[in-house]
Amino acid sequence: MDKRQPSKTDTVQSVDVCIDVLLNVAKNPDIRLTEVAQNLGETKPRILRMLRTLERRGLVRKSDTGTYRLGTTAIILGTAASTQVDLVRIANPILEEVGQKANETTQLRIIDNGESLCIAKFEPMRDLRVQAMIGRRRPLTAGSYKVLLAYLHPQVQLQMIPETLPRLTKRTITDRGKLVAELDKIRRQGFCVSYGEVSEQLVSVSVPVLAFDGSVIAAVNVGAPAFRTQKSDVDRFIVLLKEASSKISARLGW
Amino acid sequence: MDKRQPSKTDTVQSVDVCIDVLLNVAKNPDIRLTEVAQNLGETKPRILRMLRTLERRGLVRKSDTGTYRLGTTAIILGTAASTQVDLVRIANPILEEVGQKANETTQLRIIDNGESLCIAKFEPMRDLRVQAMIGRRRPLTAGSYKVLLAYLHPQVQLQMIPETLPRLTKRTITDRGKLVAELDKIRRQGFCVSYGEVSEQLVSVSVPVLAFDGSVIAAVNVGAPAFRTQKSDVDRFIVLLKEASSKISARLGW
DNA sequence: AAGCGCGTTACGATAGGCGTAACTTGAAAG
DNA sequence: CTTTCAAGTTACGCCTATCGTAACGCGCTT
Repeated sequence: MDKRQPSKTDTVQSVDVCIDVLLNVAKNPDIRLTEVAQNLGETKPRILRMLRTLERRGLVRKSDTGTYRLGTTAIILGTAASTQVDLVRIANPILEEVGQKANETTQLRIIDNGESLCIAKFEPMRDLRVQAMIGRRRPLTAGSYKVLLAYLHPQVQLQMIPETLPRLTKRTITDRGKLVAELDKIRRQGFCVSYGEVSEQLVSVSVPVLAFDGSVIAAVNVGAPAFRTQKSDVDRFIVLLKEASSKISARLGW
Repeated sequence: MDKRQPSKTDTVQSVDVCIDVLLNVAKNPDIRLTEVAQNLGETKPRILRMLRTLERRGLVRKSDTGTYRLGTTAIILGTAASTQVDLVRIANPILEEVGQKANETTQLRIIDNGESLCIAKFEPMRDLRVQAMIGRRRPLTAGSYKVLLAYLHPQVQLQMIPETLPRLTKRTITDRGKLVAELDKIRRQGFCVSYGEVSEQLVSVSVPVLAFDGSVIAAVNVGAPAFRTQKSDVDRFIVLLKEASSKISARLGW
């Protein structure tokens, strides 16, 4: 068997697998039993039992064609969670405020599992806008999400930076040395602006959200199409985001 | 032990318990290990193992004081779920539209486990408004949510109506005969208006959302303070809700 | 100091639940 | 129309994951 970790018995494996199943269904709507089993490297009977259990509780729903989606109980959990996770609850109205003023898409991102993870967002009402999605992951090394990296202890920082940096566009930084230098600059100026590092033609501005001890717990971000974003806009975004960031820190009680 | 059902082994018990744990944390933010164990009638070690597993995966988060809340993974699941559950995805913008026009709170409710369950909502921007909450349950027999009952087969209907009807306010119907008569009326007129049956001083209007076969899969609802709601407003709400209902049915492909 | 209740650890016993193998069904291929 | 294949499902005996008991450490309260 593949025991990934020393695998102490202080954790329940079948629950672990069931979480894998849930996340798999979340990621692949209308997935079938066999696919889930394959994706997870588990047997079909096992996954069948899991899915049945989840279905009885409304966490997933089986369509009459035999495909699975998340169910209403998952909605309930998620709604409850957004009011229980302080960071998200507090950031949401602030993200909206910044988004309204900038008239562009805003996001709140944290470090999760060596990647940056979107946990809250706002999109303005306008035909062309950057698309954001809660749960979407991006590398920490590309785009303005680098701010999340910039304030870590140098050692941890290096640990978080993979050997080879993923190249998303031709502007993505792929040299470790250059990246570290860039992180230095970010730390000094307190924000990061990136032009087309993640997607061509997009400008992204991020500012760190600080905890009481100066550690970075999240980043607030504005993303906009490059063609309509002047230098002056970027400067405005930075100001807006800095305000937002300190407001969030304050409301968190720091 | 209490094996509620014949309890075949085609379902995984530990997963079932872990769902109980999740829902318990959802309902009681900042709950402690011992409380969860008590609520569920399980032993502490068992629940500890579950919570640890859930925590490692970000479904719950343990504060430094030892209390548990839902975590970021739950948010991700929930967001994904709202886009995967057709009914909710389609209803959301429509609920908002109705809510804007009525300038009052709107809800989408389904039957779940013998109760009515709110699975989507919209609240207008105004100081005084009815508070709605995704996940909140109400009896099927009180308020305008009765529409959910009105179109069921008489047999099933009677089965859903408990012996003694819970009294929420002095206007709540508590006589089974009267209730059945009321349901008849609702079926004939196609909507339900209730005055202060659930909460004093609140008016609630509901219209059923029909499936292709005429069965009711949900109800759309407007809730408003009685003092600012004239007869003419109620009539407007009914029209708005009927439009909304058929729009939802149509978008669901019926 | 003593007592209480919480979270946690250790460990041996047990039944929960796992995988193999076989069956059903329905669709695709020949 | 038969054959083949794969997906979903069921059955069941074995094994180990996981359960509960009991005990421990720790911080508060009395």
